Amino acid sequence: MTRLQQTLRNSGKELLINAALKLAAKRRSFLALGLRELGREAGLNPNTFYRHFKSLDDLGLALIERMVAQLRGPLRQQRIAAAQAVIDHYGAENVNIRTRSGTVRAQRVNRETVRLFFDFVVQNQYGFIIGLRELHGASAVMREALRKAMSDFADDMAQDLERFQLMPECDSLRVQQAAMLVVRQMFMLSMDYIEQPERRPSLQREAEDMITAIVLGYSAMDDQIAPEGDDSLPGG
Amino acid sequence: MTRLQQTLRNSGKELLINAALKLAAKRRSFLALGLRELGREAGLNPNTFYRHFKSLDDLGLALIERMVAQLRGPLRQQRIAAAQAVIDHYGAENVNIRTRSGTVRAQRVNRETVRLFFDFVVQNQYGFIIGLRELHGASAVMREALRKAMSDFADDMAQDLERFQLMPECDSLRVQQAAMLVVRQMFMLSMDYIEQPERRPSLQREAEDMITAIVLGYSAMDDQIAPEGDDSLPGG
DNA sequence: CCGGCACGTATACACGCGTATACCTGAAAG
DNA sequence: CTTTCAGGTATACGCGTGTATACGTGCCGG
Repeated sequence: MTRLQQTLRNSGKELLINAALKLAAKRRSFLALGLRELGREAGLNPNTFYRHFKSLDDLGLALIERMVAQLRGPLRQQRIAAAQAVIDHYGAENVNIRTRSGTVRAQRVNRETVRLFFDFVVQNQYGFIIGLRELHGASAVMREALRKAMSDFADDMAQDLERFQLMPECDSLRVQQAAMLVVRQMFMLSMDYIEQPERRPSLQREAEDMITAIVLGYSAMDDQIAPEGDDSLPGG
Repeated sequence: MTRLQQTLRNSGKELLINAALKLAAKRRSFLALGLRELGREAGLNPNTFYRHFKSLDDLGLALIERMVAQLRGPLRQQRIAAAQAVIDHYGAENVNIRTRSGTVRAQRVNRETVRLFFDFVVQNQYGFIIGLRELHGASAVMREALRKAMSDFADDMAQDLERFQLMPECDSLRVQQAAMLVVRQMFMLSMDYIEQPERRPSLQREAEDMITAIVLGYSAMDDQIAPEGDDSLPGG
């Protein structure tokens, strides 16, 4: 096998990453992966691992970066495209999610983004199983990387929420909180989506509704209570 | 040491559970715990494990049941007591969370329940670290048990939301969804609460707001969109 | 053409592991 | 008083592990 062919498809690095994907998803924690086990699955000598990675954490980081690189861009493009399509069709008035039309518009956009996300999930099942596991796993390095990744996704969403003015009454902290909540929940739902194929259609709808409810909820709240601890009971 | 004393405080079973708590929280996955490692930590012979548990899953279940038994009752009592106190003080009108006074009342109740929950979290840090880890871990048995536990907490909350009529416009499915969302999110937040002591006051507030926002959001949503896919855009 | 080097291999060692088997002890039941 | 048995111990075996050391091989810059 020539060097070029190796680089293109079967590089040892790629083989090891794929082996780790397969093994870590089915077995225990990432850090508990055996180098020999890994080498076996990859069809390589155990020691070859060290030619490519310094540690299991190192491999884990590569895995996360690879998935974020694949998902982040397209997800955002999809959201912006869907939002733009809705605006092009119905005009830019009443986009505030607290108006009836704003809610329906949001639902439309959600449908597209949720679909794209879940499609990606089923095509990267192992990655999501591992990601969710390691989000609270033993490897501090992977935990941190995954938090960062989720935070990035949330930043994207928050930016778009502000750009398209869905939550005009809220300051950016609230928008950020809402986005973070959505992202976290979508990641958790991805596990259900993988494990329970028969519930997928209803999960799709539940996810759409959840996003709308969260944005709506945070949006409405700041209207009703003061941003810092207000102890008066205006209605009672 | 007599048999009675053993049963009361230092029973081998208890020693093993505590050892598992300490080790599984710091190390890798629960299933990756070594029986020897465990025996060492508990000050017992490795084989003694089998006198009490059939498998690591078995031990894990014992752990979960123990925590649920400690938390579920008090948490619910606290919520009901706080809700009752608010009603006693301000009357039972305008409890709907979509009214201004309803929101403020909800915030008051949230403050108490969130505080109780987080107090329990800091007093059972190991348990929560393990629980969160195993929620997406390799042990199907523990995953299932943890899901069931969260679902039970959500059921409690949903029942109370209905009893106190905070979401009168919503059908029970929606109430259940909102409660589940809250519970899941509270569990995730517990990790932050443990790991970042300096953020605890702000996490307390964020959690209160999150609960209010979610209940409010789901409550408001059903008013704005039809329960099944409505494709019309009334406002646009 | 040749030296370095990236990638992969082979062998070996010491260690911790799960578990099987047998044994001890003290409480309680008859 | 004797039997039973749950709880705890001791020893031993075979295995998979991480890693250290040394070796092979084909690509590429000089």
